[in-house]
Amino acid sequence: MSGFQRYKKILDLFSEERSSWTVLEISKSLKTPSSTIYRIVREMVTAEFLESASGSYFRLGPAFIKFNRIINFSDPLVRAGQPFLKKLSNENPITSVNVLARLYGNNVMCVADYKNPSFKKNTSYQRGKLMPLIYGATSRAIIMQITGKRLENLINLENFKSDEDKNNFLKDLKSDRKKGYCFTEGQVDKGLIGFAVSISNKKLGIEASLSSIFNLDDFLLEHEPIIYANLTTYGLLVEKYINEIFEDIQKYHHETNSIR
Amino acid sequence: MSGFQRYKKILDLFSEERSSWTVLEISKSLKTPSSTIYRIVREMVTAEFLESASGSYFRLGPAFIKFNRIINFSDPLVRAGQPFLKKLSNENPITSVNVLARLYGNNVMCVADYKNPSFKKNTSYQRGKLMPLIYGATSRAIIMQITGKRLENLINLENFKSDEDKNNFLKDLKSDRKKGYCFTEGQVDKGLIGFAVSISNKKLGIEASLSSIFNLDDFLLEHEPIIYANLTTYGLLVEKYINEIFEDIQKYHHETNSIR
DNA sequence: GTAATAATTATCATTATATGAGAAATTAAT
DNA sequence: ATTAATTTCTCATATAATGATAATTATTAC
Repeated sequence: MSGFQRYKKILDLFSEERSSWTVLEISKSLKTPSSTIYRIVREMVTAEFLESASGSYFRLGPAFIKFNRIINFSDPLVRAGQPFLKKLSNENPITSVNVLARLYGNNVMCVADYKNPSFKKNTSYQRGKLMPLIYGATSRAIIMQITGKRLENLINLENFKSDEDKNNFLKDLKSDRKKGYCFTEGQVDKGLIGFAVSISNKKLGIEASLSSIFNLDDFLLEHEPIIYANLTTYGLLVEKYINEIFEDIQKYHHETNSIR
Repeated sequence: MSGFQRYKKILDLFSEERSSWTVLEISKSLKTPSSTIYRIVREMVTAEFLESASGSYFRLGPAFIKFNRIINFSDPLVRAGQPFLKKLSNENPITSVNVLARLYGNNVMCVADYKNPSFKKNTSYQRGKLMPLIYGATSRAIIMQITGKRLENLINLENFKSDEDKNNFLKDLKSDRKKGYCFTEGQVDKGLIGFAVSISNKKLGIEASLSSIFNLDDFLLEHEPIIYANLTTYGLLVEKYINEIFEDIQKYHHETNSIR
């Protein structure tokens, strides 16, 4: 056991079912002397990745809350896009859920959502939730902007039923990329359909999407052009605002660099 | 730079203002050769504590989302207490916010809340939020169950205006501990008052509180006995359910241990 | 309050790992 | 296809982790 693994192995013991461990329990579980575990645990407590609770138990520390907050709030995408979600919702011809999502690890993470109050069904898209990479328009509009080696690596981690499935997926991806938007039906939640456009900013490392989700029952073909027009308009608007935020950040970097 | 610090120093570069870094930037910032940083970053990417974004940038990884979820949902306190918050709210004589909170690091974290729809003011208590340790009934009912060295360590991290303040706080803590409940006025949010009882389970490392928060303007002295009766009743009920959950967990451990 | 027990920290010789300079390979950009 | 940027690899050396045991400190029981 070496390097970061040494710490990771301990953290990986903690789960929803078992959220506190004593040093002795860890020691037994990892088959490592307790003096070693004591030393490592102490380090991690100092760093706030673990914390001691009563009864000589330890649990996950506040660092995770802190970094999770940074992930959730640092996103320029949230700052830029959040204000538009409600507007988009109001301009859609039928009741909708509107979602900003981004690539995270091997998944897609919803970073902001606005659900029209009259939308009754539950959807899988809630802030902070991780979604599958290859299902749903929200995800497709994100992954269709990834190319080359990175796309290959991401796709290889997914379990396609067959090679044919995989090739079809890649083909669809290509054509949607050309169109500039995408549509899926019931891939994530039954009875729901999704429309999405890509949102990106290379310098900020943003690979994201803006999407509107509707009840299939409410949907009529005549709605389609309005839906796409709305998504496209607001998508561009969000990208514009992201760019402004980027320039703010640049300025900030300049200032802090010159202070050094 | 050694041990966990090596990794922590890199993570600490990431903030809301600056959420992505290249290896070269990290290397410069930490005055460490880039070959070393590349090696460390790669390790952390493998562990999902960092992830690569486009343009050779890296950002905080999905591990933080995962562990944050574990922290938020693993808590037997949430499972046991959540269902009672609404009931408690309905039985209170005046409109209220009802909160389950627990000790986390040097702070108190709200882990569940139910706000009566007719409660208009905003309160500081929302799920996931960290609160000050020495202000408000919610926090007091938690810290008043801590004793000995641990209490000392926690208190020493707080900034009291004077030694007198500190001693008064400790005295109040002692008397509230005897009473079994506590009351504060306007310590966290102006115009609000809080009542709280302790909730604990040693084996699960739970040091928590159940509290009801009211508008000072709504409050009459005659409400007090009902409020305390409600809190006490539901507090005991929550502890009972926590215990049942604990026994479930025990059973689960037995099963998984015998499988090994 | 004190004795007994449990938890945690310290010590240190040994073993294992991290470091960093530079070369080599891979990937992205023009 | 060529160039530039990013990332990985190699290896001798420096540094840090390990774990058995002893010492200390906290907690519990009486």
